[in-house]
Amino acid sequence: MSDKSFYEQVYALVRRIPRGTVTSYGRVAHMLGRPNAARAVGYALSALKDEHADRRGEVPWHRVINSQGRVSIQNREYSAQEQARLLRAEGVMVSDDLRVNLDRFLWDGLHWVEIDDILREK
DNA sequence: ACAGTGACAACAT
DNA sequence: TATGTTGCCACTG
Repeated sequence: MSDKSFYEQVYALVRRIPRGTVTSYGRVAHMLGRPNAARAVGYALSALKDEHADRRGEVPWHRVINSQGRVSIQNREYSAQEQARLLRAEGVMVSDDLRVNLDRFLWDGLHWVEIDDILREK
């Protein structure tokens, strides 16, 4: 299948999320063929602020929120506001209580053909 | 090998 | 809506 690490797969997929749209950790996990790895997706993205900080600029991590349509960096006020700021900057409406209307901004996602591509090449 | 850790999610109250 | 609980997972000492 793939020799690409889960982190790499997550980053590759997140890079495909169109500007002005959002998706959830669970959807990302599902698209990667791991319907129950939502938590691990969040873990992978959190790594962007330390060991994988070098990739932070190329991965639109702010476009991934929780399944309830809410920016979920609750315990880190700074990051939560930063994420909301980045989203608003590209047209995504984020309420004061950090919520996004998924009916309007949810990304459709990719089809299996494209996913297959992501799981392999760099 | 193994227990601990989170930017999750579904479900019950 | 707002908690709490429980199941899950990749990754880390």
